[in-house]
Amino acid sequence: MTAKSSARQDIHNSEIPVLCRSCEARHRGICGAMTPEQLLKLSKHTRRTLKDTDANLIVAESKATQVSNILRGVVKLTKIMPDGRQQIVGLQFAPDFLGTPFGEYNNVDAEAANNVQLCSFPKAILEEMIHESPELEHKLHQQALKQLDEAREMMLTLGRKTAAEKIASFLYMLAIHLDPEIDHETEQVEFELPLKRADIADYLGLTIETVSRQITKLRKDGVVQIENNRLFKIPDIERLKARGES
Amino acid sequence: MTAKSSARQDIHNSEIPVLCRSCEARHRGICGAMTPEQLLKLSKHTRRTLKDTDANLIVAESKATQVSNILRGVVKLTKIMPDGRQQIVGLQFAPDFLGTPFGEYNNVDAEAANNVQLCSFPKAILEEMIHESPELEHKLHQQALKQLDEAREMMLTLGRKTAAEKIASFLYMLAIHLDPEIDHETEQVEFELPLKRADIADYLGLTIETVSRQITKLRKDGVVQIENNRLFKIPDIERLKARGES
DNA sequence: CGAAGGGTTGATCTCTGTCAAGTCTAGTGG
DNA sequence: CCACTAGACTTGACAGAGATCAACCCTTCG
Repeated sequence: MTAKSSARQDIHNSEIPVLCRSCEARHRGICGAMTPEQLLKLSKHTRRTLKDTDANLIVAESKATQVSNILRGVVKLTKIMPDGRQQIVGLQFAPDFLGTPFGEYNNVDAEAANNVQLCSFPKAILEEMIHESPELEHKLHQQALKQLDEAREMMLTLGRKTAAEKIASFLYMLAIHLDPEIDHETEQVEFELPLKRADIADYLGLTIETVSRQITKLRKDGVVQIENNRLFKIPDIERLKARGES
Repeated sequence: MTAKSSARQDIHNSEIPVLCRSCEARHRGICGAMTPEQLLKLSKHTRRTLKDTDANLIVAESKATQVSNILRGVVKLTKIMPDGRQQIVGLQFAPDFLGTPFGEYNNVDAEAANNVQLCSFPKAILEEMIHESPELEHKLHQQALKQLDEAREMMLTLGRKTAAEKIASFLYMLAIHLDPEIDHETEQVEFELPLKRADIADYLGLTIETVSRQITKLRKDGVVQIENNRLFKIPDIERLKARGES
């Protein structure tokens, strides 16, 4: 189906560009705040791209010209010190918005934690559309507030939790985000770890050795089961949650 | 001058409510995004209050009904774990906005770090006004983004810096925020510490003993001079900055 | 097969937390 | 006016959580 054919019909859903139809960003992301006309306009400037693990998506201090929706995968936002010490300051999951909506320069680096699919478009288009519909700014504002919340929760974790608690609450957070069918609390939760040990260390303010040791401890205590180093099964999610205190 | 008399005139500045005239929140805070009519409307619902050190301003999990501008002083935003471990997740300086603009419940505690003056009003009024003028939401959005930035900078500090670096970058941040005349880099910077040692510890993820020792070290190294435990003089701000790495 | 990347495990060290005692100041009451 | 107390802060001795250093395993890939 082409843009032309969808433009011809005026029935509710069909004005929406083909590519956007089944896109998560339209349901839970910022595109939900756009009119069909805006989506159509936007879709003329979007480009879908695939990025491999550790690919650079945004470079801090660079001029911010492109913004994106994350369609698949996990993106790490990082800060780095002159001597190389690194801290992951945010993890973003599909269908989050990725970019610096206002402000000229990016203030964090962003790279793909695993394989990532993006839907990118020029920042100028976004700003134009915000001007037209305040609802879009509201959506971005909401996401900023959510991220602020997460950042503050993370500050508690970084400042006050033990290594064991950090790992447990991190895995709990991942389980909530990544297991698609986690409504029925009773059932076993399972997910594939999108980060390598070094990333987890950079996220939790630890070393890879400490991360490894604490995960081993959780495994030996039966709180998690691990296959292939990356597939995590959690028989009792509440037990994992309890290990993270808070 | 009464509201009546100010309503009569239509010359530029005089429509602005008396109380707001010299208020910082109008210049650097969110009130700058309001029309004189909005200010007038808002001023009918505002209440100025003074709060002593450690007074509770916002209780987490409580329903958010009031929001405020901070007119004077410093506010700590804190998170606390069931066992009492505490982390300050944000410091807010006049004329910052304080409150949960959307979302029904507060998700942090807020208390006065020193003596604080607030200008408070019902959240409902704010929401009404946001509805009328998108510019106001933009202002709130901007502040959220700024706080997100600060939170992420703080995550790097908490996760990766040593105690010595934490203290130095904290003092540097305070100097930037609190010394009114810090344009001429060459001159001596000086400020009164708004936090007690216990607060600094809760902010930096340390203990009061470590905080004390590191401050003593900075004093012995001549990086800072201290009078009365609270008045800090910094002969060479760049030297302090360098101690915080980053 | 060899090399490289990711992960684990052990031995040791060190930074920061813990425990404890002591100083200094401001405020209170006799 | 001075002793007494409480809170904020400092300092010292010691201990422990997590970092560092080093060796090793496992899988993948050319």
